[in-house]
Amino acid sequence: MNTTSLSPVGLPIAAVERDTGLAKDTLRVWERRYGFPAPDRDANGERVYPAEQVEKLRLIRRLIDQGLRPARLIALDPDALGRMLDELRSPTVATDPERRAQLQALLEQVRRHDHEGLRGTLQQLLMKMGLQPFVMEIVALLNDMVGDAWLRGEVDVPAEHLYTEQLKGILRTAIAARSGTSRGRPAVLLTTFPEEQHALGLLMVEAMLTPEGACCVSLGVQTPLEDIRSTAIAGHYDIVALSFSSAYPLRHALDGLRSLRAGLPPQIELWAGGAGLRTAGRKLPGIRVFAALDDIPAALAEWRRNAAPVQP
Amino acid sequence: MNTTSLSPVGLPIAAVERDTGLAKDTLRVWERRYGFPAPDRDANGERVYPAEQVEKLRLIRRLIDQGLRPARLIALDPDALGRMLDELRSPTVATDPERRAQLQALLEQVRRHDHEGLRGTLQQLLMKMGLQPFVMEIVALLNDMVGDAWLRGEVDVPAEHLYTEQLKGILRTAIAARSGTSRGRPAVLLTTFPEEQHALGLLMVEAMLTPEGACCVSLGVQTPLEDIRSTAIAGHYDIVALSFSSAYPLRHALDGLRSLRAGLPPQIELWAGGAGLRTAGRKLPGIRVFAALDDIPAALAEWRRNAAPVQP
DNA sequence: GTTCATAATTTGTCCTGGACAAAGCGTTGA
DNA sequence: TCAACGCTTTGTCCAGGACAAATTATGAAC
Repeated sequence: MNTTSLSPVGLPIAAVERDTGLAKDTLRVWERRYGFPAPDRDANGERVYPAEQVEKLRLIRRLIDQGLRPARLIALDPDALGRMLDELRSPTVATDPERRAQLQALLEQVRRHDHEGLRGTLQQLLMKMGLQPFVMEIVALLNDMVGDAWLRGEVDVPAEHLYTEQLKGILRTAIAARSGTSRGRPAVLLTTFPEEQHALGLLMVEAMLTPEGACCVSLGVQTPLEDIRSTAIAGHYDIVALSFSSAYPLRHALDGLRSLRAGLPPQIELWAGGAGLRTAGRKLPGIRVFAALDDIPAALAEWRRNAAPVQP
Repeated sequence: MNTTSLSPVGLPIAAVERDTGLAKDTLRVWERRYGFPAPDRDANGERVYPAEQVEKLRLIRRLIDQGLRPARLIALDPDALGRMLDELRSPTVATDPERRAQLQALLEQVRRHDHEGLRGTLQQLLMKMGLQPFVMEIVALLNDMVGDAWLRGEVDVPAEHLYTEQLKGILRTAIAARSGTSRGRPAVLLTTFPEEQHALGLLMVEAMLTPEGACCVSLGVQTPLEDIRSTAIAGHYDIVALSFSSAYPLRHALDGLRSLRAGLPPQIELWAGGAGLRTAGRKLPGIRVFAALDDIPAALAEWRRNAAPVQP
């Protein structure tokens, strides 16, 4: 009988790697250097991580993603880590009290696994607001809220999955309904770099672009750099758009973007955005970095203004 | 300047792990034991894998997924491996010549990155055939063909991504259009085990169930076992349906399924299918194993026959 | 006081080579 | 046909060393 999955004694190192995103080597070297984590050992001498330690590792991981460094974090207790995260959290909370209430209600539905209610509410908001405002004012904020709630254990794995799936379904449907047989310009190639797993950001961008008449083609996540390059050139795309989640290492993003920029002909624009590029403002010549989804329509209009005289 | 991604000298071990799905430890131990792979070393003594070796590793990986073992494979040259795959390939090729031609045409569109044509053709076939036949007779076979073609290098990464994305979009839209406000029975919880990445199988199942009036809720991929259990119970689902791709280790699937069966109340049925369960026929008491998508409607009808007298 | 180069530290990933349990395979006996 | 047994194969884990890349601290020059 399988005991690893339905009993709460602890997790082997491979499972911790999966759950926290910290490599096995990193887990071992932290233990060696800092004394944490300090897993139990099974009869065979192999590490068995108690749930609390995995929890703390998750918090630490999140803080590292925010730019902090392990030595400062590893001695702190989970409460202190939690408080730290609260302070660091970007103030993306909605200002409008009505909107706040809507978002809170949605979060509550996520928490309760109320898939029907969630779907209904989202669908309704989408209808009322229109796709673009829906994405900017609901989805973007709700994403952050669910991420936060997940982190502090107020939302469990299935709830988070359910949320993602419902949203993907709704956005995809909405995009499909609006795309028609669009052959418009610009032609935009959407994807992410190889290490990036998060597909929602991509869908949100597509949802911003499609209603404006852009012709979006998404390759989904995890496309090798060289393949992005060759596809963009062979497909005669006007714009390549990349999305980076907050977990994406900034350095990789910058390197990759510069390298890609160098490999693309100048008439193909390179657009990049997402939480992973927060502080990456100016260092990227020839690349348009988006601080928020709101900037997309303006950028599109600008592209059209510039391109119109040249392109038939 | 980043040289790792746009120059073809070779890949570091982490990249090979990502590309082939073989763990770093496995790559090193193969080298130690079998003498293959035999990567070059950079100035720093670190492994640098030439592209051909990565290619061969991919072939080996695929054959291992089919049940073969490394010792038999590792000495063979890529051609021999390719032939082996041909022979092993399940004879899922369409018999009807017209269908064959359609599928070949689709594959050609995938190969050429012809997203518009691909989308159009798929959409058209979907309209003409209806969702369920479309899934059974087109998607299932095309999946295999694209997988095969990818393996032998006839289809590149972006093409495969493009195909997956287009298909996800089309299926999601079709499902959404057919689901309405369905509150029907049975209520089906769809998901995969934690190591499983492939979402298309899940969507195909959903596409088979939804038009029959079942109420499907998908958690997407990679849900921990315990979470599947608790969600199924708390949500009062009638059926839990799991999908396993061919890459999924059979043993894990069997263990997990048995464990889950033991953890679920008997009135919740457990359905499982996908290429990962090929030979798993009878060994699973209390679990319905599907050899093909075609069996789903019948199973559903059977469930309704049995459940009707008991459930209001 | 700001800018920039240089030194010190931190940190993640890689390395080697040993070990072992679980899975697979073949044999034997009922 | 099946179950029980031993032998072989195979993937994953471990320890502890090493090092380069990233970050921070230091100091010199403007």
